[in-house]
Amino acid sequence: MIVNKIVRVRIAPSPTGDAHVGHARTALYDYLFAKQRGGTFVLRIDDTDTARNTATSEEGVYRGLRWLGLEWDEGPDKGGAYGPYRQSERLDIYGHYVNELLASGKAYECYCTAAELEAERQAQIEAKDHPRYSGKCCNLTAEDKGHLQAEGRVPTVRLKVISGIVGFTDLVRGWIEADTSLMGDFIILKSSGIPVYNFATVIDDHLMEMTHVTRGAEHIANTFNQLLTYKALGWTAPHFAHFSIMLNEDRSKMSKRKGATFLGQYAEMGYLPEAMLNFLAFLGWSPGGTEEEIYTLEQLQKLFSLERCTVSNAVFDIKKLDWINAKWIRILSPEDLASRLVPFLRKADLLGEDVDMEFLTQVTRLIQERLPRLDEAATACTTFLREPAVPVDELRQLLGDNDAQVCISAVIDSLESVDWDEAEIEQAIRRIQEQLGWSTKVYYMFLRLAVMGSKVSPPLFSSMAVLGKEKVLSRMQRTAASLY
RNA sequence: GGCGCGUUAGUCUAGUGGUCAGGACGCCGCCCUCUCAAGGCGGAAUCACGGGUUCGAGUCCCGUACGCGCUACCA
Repeated sequence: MIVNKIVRVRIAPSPTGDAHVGHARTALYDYLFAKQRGGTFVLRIDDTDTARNTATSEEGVYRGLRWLGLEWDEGPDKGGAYGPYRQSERLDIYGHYVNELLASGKAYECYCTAAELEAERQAQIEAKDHPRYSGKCCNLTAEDKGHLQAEGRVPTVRLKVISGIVGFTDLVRGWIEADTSLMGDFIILKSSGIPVYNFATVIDDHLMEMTHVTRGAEHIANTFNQLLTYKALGWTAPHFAHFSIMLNEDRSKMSKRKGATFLGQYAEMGYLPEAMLNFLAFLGWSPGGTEEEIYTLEQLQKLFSLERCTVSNAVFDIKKLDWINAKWIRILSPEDLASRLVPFLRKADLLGEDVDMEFLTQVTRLIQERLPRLDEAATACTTFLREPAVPVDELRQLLGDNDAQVCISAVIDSLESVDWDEAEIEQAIRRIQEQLGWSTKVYYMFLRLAVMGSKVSPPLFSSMAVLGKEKVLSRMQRTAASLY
């Protein structure tokens, strides 16, 4: 038991891709747990898979976590008392413990080749036996080893597995155990001299004084190996907690091949980090005792608890994300939202370098409550930022026998003398409708098409107010001209 | 195949032996309304299956099915 220690939790991604939403949720839970206990949140890069990791994806991990606002206290880029924080820079440390296990006879060198191991495994499967390493290199003499080395073989190191039951109390699932006799001695050091993840993680978690190892359920099976390693080293294992796994809509594990799985993709699609965080928090956890679903990181930090984490897999439902995103968009101040819209509008070529933020903010106020994602601002804002084409066909179809010229000149006449203010505009426009006697539906749809160029837009009076008298009148004149 | 973990509506979940099984997303309908949203109101839809235990089971036990994970010199 670890008592009276400052809580230390880590997120240990392998830099083999961009920041994945599954990792993001694990990171969120790790962060929430650490922070709510006044603990330390550590970022460690588990890059022992030299064949797959890349420098750019390490950057991607940083970017993703920071986008969500999950700032770590210690990590490769900011140091700390327990560094280095990249496993590839800790090789000598692992070597030291491998040697210690070798010296005490708890581990041994294995000279089997991959082909030999594979053949052994196949034979076991055919014999309907549980495939596991036979342990045949366990008692090699110095002479044997000499011969094998002369053949050019480079050994791996395996930990001797002692038969019996190993188990642990998972903080979200309760007691979990397994029979190690089914396991076989497993590799802790690859022939390349680089340790296997399962070994390195034990060394690091211990040396970095992690009190809680909280991670995805795909690591449950690894935990047994790690427990054996802790035991061999004479160390006390930390507490473990395993979260549910996130699934695609077809219930397969979220992978890089299906749909959007990287944080960066969601940012590009116009999801707010606040919304993503909020959504992820509820995918595998719930506060209980309340029906409120909108929370900030700070609020989640107070509410979170491992005990209330869900134990069954959760499907990533983008519809729900959309809903939360729309909620968050409406929570933002118009000024804040407007500035977040700028890159999206630039991308759509609706804005240049110089931006009239005051005007953009006014437009934002109008579209804010009908904007599900930031990337849709391009469509929603276009009529305010660019002269729309006159929708002649739609206008004609709508008008029928109504005389557009009469209507437009009446409206223009009236609007010309109006103080450009929403209430004034409304008054003038309503008055013309009474004079003309047009049906409400046709009248307003006609004006909408004439001024906004579309059947869908924010409310007419406020839109006109924001657009300005000059543009409104010229667009109406243009429409009248197009209708001849 | 073996081992592990799981299974409340299409999806996320509440629920810890006695509730009309609650909420949310989505879906459908109505209201509001100058369109679209937002908002309000209402509706359809759930305890995987089979055995136990118990006066009583979504809740406890066993089995089956299904899903997922692991079974690597990946993490």
